[in-house]
Amino acid sequence: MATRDQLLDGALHHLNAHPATSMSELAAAIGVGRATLHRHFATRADLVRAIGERSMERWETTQATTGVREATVSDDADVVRECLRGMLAALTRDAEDFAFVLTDDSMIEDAGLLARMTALQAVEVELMVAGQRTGVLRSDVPAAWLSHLVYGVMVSVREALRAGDLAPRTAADVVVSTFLSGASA
Amino acid sequence: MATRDQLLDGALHHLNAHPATSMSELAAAIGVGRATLHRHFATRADLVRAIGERSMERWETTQATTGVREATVSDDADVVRECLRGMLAALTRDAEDFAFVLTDDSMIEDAGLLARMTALQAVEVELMVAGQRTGVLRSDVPAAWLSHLVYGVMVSVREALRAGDLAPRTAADVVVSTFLSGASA
DNA sequence: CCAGAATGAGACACAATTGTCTCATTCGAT
DNA sequence: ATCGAATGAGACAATTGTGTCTCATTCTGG
Repeated sequence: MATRDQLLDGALHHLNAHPATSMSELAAAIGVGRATLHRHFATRADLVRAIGERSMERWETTQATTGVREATVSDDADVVRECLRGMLAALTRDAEDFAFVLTDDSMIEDAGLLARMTALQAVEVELMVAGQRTGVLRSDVPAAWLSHLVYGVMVSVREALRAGDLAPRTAADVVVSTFLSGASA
Repeated sequence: MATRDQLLDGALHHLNAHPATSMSELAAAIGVGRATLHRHFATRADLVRAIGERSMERWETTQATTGVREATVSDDADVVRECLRGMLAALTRDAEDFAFVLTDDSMIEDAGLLARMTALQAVEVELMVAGQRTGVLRSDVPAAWLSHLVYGVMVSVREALRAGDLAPRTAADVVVSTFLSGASA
């Protein structure tokens, strides 16, 4: 018997690779019958919205538990740096969620989800601004670009984990280091 | 009268934001009638394949003109560094193409396109290996991770350009610098 | 073991999309 | 201006996917 969370996990995983897949294929990939999937989620849109809401909640939790709002108004470089590290590590663990809400275009069709996402993104940009202000992050590129870069790096994580090119146990460290220091030696 | 390339450009742009869109909406977004779109491309799959083939060709051209194959067997750090810079700059200009072929899951359903993409990716990983061997790139992360990172950064470019957070004229410089040096000050 | 809940398979109605085609209009070249 | 090519709008058939429901089977907890 599949729990709701197991259904959402399976759907998230499959939709990240096959965004336009049918409910039949999705159910098969999760390992349940299509009727079962429909019993938990009345429509395809309901399922996608449920995934989005759960992922958005994880993103909100990440921002709350890593002290992002506090860091945005801090002038202490160490506070900002630790917050960045913590946030990137947490997002790495939730890479599938983060990448999903930022790549699935039905997110922007739900006013509630769109508002939440817009707010989360705005806070993230503010954190980049704080990083630039405190000298933690480079100031020669737009702060908004750095926020997009977080997204791009999380998409890279999702793909690398899927391909087995990153070990889940060390992923966070690799990602934080790569984001901050780049690819050069 | 729309040329074939104009149709492909318009479709690529719209599909990058709305991967599951209908042919009706796609035609409207491009600014042509659906019948016209069908006259140029018999089926939706044909259209997507045509986009994929054109984008794959651009990727192949990028690898050829930036000396990627030569750099993979070079022991000269300067050769490798210049090749990396050139390739990243070229991919930045083609960010929409690059991001498309690596996010649209129908690409892996065409044996020819899949083979081309696999080969291109393998060469890219070899370039990362050459970067590590010559001391241009860091060796404490998997070479394959660095290749995924290129992809992720290109997805960031696509989004930042779409959002107006990066100027097309300076994008290449920002991207090369961000990839190599990271986000820290 | 038993009973109720949950499930998967299958069937069916409905909706959306795709593919096909016609025709009046527009476009582009001469 | 003329003519052939190209186009968009609209209609229709076919296909695919979605939503709904039934029923036999399986699962779970007491």
